[in-house]
Amino acid sequence: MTKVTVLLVDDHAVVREGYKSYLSLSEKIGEIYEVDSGEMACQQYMKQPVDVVVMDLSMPGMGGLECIRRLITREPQCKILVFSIHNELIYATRAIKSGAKGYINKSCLPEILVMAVCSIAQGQTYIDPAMAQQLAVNMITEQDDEYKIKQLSPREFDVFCLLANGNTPRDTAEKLHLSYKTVCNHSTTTKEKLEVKTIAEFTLMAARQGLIQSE
Amino acid sequence: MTKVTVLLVDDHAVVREGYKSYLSLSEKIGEIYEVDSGEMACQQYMKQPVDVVVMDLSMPGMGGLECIRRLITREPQCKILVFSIHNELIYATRAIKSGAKGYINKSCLPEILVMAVCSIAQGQTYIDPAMAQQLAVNMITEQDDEYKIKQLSPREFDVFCLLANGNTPRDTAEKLHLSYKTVCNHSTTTKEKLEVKTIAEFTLMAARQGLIQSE
DNA sequence: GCTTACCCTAGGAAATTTTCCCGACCATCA
DNA sequence: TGATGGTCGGGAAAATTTCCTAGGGTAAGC
Repeated sequence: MTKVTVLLVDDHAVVREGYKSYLSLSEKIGEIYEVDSGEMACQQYMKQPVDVVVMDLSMPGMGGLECIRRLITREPQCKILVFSIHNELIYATRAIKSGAKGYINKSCLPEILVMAVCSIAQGQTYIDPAMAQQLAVNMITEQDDEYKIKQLSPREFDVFCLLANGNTPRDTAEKLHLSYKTVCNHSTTTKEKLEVKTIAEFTLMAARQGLIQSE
Repeated sequence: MTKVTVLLVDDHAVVREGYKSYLSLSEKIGEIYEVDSGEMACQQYMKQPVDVVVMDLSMPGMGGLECIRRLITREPQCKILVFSIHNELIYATRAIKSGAKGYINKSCLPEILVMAVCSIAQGQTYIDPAMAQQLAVNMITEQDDEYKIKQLSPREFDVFCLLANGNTPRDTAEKLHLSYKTVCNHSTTTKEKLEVKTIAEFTLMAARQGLIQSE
């Protein structure tokens, strides 16, 4: 059996250094390449495909999620293991939806990292067990939010975004060149579709879906 | 000149591994201790004080900020360098307010880490230069938010939190065992104090200050 | 070409919420 | 013992929001 080749993608050199220490503990791991951005990851993978791409999510530039999507689109056989500091479900959910084959937390033991890499190299998947369980539960509401927002008409969505970002209905009407009453009506139908009672809940949902402008 | 002793605090072993590789590049660095939590950091420092504590912010349990506060309270001469993956200002702001002597990003070069550690060991401070500049600007509005929220009376704060988390005024009144009118009145005075017009803005401010429950 | 459906728009009336002003109670503090 | 500030709520007025209605546009299907 040939050794597993790996491409490390993380913008923090210090962290890549740690990865390498871990991976080099196993004789199953072969050549290790490394890059510091999503853009470089795509280029490097084209030039020199590897068995498993080990990737951090939060990177400047295109970011981990976008990078996963691009890699998967261009190279569908590409196997990506996300190695993230976040144990919030939202990150795992998005990574997997984007096409990652595995998700583990940086607090894992060296053996886990090696095992996950090897599993994925063989075409299996590996999700942090504790997270997998939570995922099953929260996936429902998460997808639910996303699904509900997709049910909004374009205009309702406009109104939703502006209200969620703290605009008054009057400001919103002005910005969209609408009557104040129209905004109120859209707001009402939007509340129904999203099954919420307050505009503060618009903000909460929008925040979870990354629709908040500032900060 | 004696070598600088260091205590590494990070819940991710893989990252500590990276720190050590970096620090061991310099002959100025002496003994390196490591722990994986804020709780352990306090204990370890009491037992064996070091010149510089290098700390991650996001850790389970008490977390980095709380750990900084405790260390500084008990051992005012303690010098802490925050080594964080976040380059958002809010983290640096909080760390410094809590008593950290330095803040650098994990994407820095090995030399920068070593330099920061050595500077701080000598009683100086070291803030990532790009961040220091931004800090000066954004400190104003950031502090402003925090300052404004502190102006709220206890009851106003209760109302603020519940409304920000998506409760209707009626629900809020029920949960706090208050009259609906009282909640409205608190809401109004709170809007004045926070200088906002909508409850969605409560949510935005609360989110920035980490006062949102769910997710 | 007609029906159906859905969206966008907005007005009027009614319901509801929110503001504003008020008074009362209670604690703290000078 | 006043003064201050927080808490709590009522009443009236203002504002917002809902609900209903309705015209116009567009797209799909028969």
